[in-house]
Amino acid sequence: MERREVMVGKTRARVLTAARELLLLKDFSGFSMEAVARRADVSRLTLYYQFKSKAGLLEALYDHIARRGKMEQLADVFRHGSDPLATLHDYIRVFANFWASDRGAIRRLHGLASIDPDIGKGLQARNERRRQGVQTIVERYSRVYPALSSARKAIVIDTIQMLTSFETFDALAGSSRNMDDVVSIIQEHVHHAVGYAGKAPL
Amino acid sequence: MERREVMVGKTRARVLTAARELLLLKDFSGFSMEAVARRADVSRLTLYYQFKSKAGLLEALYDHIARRGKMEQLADVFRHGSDPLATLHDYIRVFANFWASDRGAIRRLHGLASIDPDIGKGLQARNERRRQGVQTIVERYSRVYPALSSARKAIVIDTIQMLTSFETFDALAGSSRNMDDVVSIIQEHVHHAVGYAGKAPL
DNA sequence: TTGTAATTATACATACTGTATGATTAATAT
DNA sequence: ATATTAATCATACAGTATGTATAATTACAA
Repeated sequence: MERREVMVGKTRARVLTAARELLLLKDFSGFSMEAVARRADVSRLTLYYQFKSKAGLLEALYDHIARRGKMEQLADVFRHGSDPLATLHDYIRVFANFWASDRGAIRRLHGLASIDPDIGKGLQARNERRRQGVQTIVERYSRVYPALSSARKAIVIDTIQMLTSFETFDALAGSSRNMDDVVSIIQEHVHHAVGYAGKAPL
Repeated sequence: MERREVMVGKTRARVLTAARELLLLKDFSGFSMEAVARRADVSRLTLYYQFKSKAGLLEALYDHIARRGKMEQLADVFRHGSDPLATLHDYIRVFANFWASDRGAIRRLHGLASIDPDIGKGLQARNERRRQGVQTIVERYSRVYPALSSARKAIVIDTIQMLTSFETFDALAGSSRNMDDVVSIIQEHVHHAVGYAGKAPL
């Protein structure tokens, strides 16, 4: 089991690359199992064999994009036991980098997720994991700055979740705004979100 | 030309109601021209006659929802020449009411819009009109509070546009948060957005 | 060498979109 | 009252999509 796995990996990668390219075309109706197969120079049946269904293929594509967008960095953000506010800033930066890494494709995948429950399930799970991350940070934060009342905690978490979402990033990035600016706008607002509930943390 | 227009109006309303109901079903794949026609007790051909295409039907559905969501109120917000900050608050409330008026359907329509350019075009036009509204308010605001530098104006407009978007509302409303709370969270952040660029306006 | 995983070929059932052609019903105009 | 026209419907067709079934083929692995 070696050469074989490599071959399979290459086939899957070729398919996922083709799928991503077709996902970005203006005319999304051009995205079909048949078209992806043709572009990847693979039989349509191979797609079903490897990914089960269209939803399965798109799920795998999201994973693919997450890997390419360096989402592993997220683990490090939590490992370093630094200032919770710094953690929050790093957290925002990691996600902004991810969202920016393949904006068009992610936008389409999110659109599909809100329509097809099969695809939506995977994204929902991701969102819950994201929420857990936010919660962990806020928890640490409220230990250092106890002024954050527990009644406000839920609001703060939801607000940060919203501010670090793809949709927020996408709206702020617009057609040309540079990413560091977007990150600092988001950081500003997250800072405000945790700040207005208690004392100013800086 | 009277009785006839009434009949057509009734037919269209019945179709749009059926379309909205099917749009809300978990399994969105059940949404098809055929299914809508069946549910509205109308021939499939009538749908094409009345709405041209699937995209046309969904466009009309968005209009339908906008009417039901009392979006006409928006005009009044601008007519009253009151304090720009009050205008902003009213503006936020009108949109929150609209987003809340048919959250599930709007979520699906926005999902479809990010996939199908035919549908997306209509929503993009709406967003541009929404942006114009924000711009007008910010313009009025910066006349009263000149501390808002023109360099920041673009950022402020984009931020408000983001904060008043459906996606922001949807994220903050979550599964159960009461709407007045959502509105005041958004107002808080919009206030911060216009405030941090210049002097505090209140 | 034998078994097995991966890919492919062909075919089929089912469903949807959009269009064409023409019939039918009912309101409107003259 | 009759002719006209708008709205609806029936049938049919072309094109394309998904997903599954069956079986053949290729190439790696035990």
